[in-house]
Amino acid sequence: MREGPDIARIASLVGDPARANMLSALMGGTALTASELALEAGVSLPTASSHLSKLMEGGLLTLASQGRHRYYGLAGPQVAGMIEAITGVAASVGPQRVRPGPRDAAMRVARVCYDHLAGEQAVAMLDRLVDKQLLLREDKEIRLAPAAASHFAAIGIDVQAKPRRPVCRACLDWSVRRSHLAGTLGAAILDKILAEKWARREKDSRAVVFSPVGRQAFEKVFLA
Amino acid sequence: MREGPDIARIASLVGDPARANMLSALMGGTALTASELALEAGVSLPTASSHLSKLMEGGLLTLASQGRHRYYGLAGPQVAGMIEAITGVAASVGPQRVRPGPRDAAMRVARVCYDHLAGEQAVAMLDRLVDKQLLLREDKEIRLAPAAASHFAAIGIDVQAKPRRPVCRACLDWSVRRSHLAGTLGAAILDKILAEKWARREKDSRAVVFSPVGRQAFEKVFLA
DNA sequence: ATAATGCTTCGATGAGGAATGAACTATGCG
DNA sequence: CGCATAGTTCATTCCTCATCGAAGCATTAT
Repeated sequence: MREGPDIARIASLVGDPARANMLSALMGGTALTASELALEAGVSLPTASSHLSKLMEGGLLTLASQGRHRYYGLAGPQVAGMIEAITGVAASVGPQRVRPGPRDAAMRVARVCYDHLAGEQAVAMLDRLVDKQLLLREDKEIRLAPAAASHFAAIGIDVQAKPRRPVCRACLDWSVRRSHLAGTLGAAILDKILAEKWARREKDSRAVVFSPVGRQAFEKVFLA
Repeated sequence: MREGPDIARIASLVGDPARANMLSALMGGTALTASELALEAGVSLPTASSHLSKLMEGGLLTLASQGRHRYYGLAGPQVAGMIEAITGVAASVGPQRVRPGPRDAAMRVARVCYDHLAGEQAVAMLDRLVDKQLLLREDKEIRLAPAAASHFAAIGIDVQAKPRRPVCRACLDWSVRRSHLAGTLGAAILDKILAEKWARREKDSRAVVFSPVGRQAFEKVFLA
C-alpha cells in the first residue's frame, strides 16, 4: 500500500463531468458566480452549489464574496497547471475526431459559445480590438481601454453600465487554442451580429453562418 | 456547456484510490506486473485486473507481454507529468502530513520522476545549468544553448540526436514547487548518475540516495 | 499428457455519490 | 416593510462502479 499525497482525492474532484466543466470554465482566469458555472456545467443550481462546496473543501477554488455575489476562481497557478496537464493528456489520448465534416468546418469559423461568439472570426476580432487599443490584455485578463466607451457607444453598445457579470472575459477557444472575447461585451457583440442579421444560427447547431454582406459589415466594424 | 478534450474521463481514471496507487507505483519508471500492482494498491487480483484494463482503455498505460508475464507501464512522459502535477496539488492542499518521516526526507532531496531526477538536487541542478548558460529558460519551456552540445558531449551525453521526444522539458517538482529538468536530457543524466553508481535507488521507493563520493562527483559535474 | 502459475472474465453484491425539487437564508431594491 | 434575486441545505431517488469469489484461458514446468 502506498502513502503520500492523496492524489485520488484531488483527481476524483476533477473526475466528475460537471466539476470538470466548471474548472475548464475557470481556466480563463476570471472568477465566475455559481449560476454562471451551473450554466457552463449544464446542471441545476443546487447541483452546482454542491459541486462548488466540494471543490472548495478540496482546496481547488477560492471564494470572493461581493454583496450577494459569490465569485469562484481557481485557487492558484499550481491548480491551473494541473488542469492544463490533464487537458493535455485528454487531448492526446482522446478520440481524434475522425474527420471534420462540413458542419465542423463552419463551427471552426464561427460558433456560439454560451452567449458570445467563438471560432476563428472571434479570435481575430479580439486580436484586432487589442491591436486598436480598445481592449487591454493583462496576463489572462482583459480590461476596457479608456477609448473603448465612446467607440462601442458609436456602434450602439453600452459598456458603461455595471452589470453583475464582468464586461470582458477571455475564453479559450478549443478549435483555435487561443482566447476570444466573452463577458457582457462579447454577448452584446453577438447580439448585434444577430440583430443586424449579419449572420444566422445554424439549426440545431452552435455554428454561426455569416452572409456575404454581413461578413463585410462585421469586418468593417470589428476587423478594420 | 463546454466542449473539447474529455478531461473528466482522464481525471476519473486517476480518481480511484486503487488506480491512483497503481499509477503512483509506476511513477518509479519500471513496469510492473498485475500481481505486483494489486499488492501496491491493496486489492485482489481480479479487481486490479479490472482497473488495469480501464487504464489501458483510457490510454494511460502501455502493456508489454513477455511469456506469461504482462508488464504494465506508464504510457509516456506526458502521463507522468500529469501525475506529478496532481501529486503537487494534493501535497500542497492536502492535510500537511503530521511529520515527515525519514523516507520522506530522502524523497525531498532526490527521487525518480518516471525517467529523470526530481527533488532538491534536481531543482538545484537545473538552476545551475541555466546560470551557466548551458540551458535557456524561456517562459515555461527550456531550450539548449549553443554551448550545451560540447559540454554534455564531454561527459558522455549526446544531445545532438533528434529523438521524437523533446530533449528538454520543465517538470514541476511537487516538493520544492519549482521546475526540474525532464526530457531526454533529464533521462540521460539520471542514467549517468545510476551508471556511475553515484547514487542507488532505495528499495520499494522512488527515493534516490547519493553516496558521499557520488554526491561530490555529481556536484562537481553538474553544480560546479 | 498433467500440473502449476499468472492473469482475465463473469456474476452478484453493496456502497458512494450525483441529481433534483422544495424549503430555507441572505443580500439588495423601492 | 415586502418583493426579487442569488445561493445553500435538505431529503429522496437513482444509478454507476468498485469489490470479491469462482470459473475460464493461456503459458510454462514436469
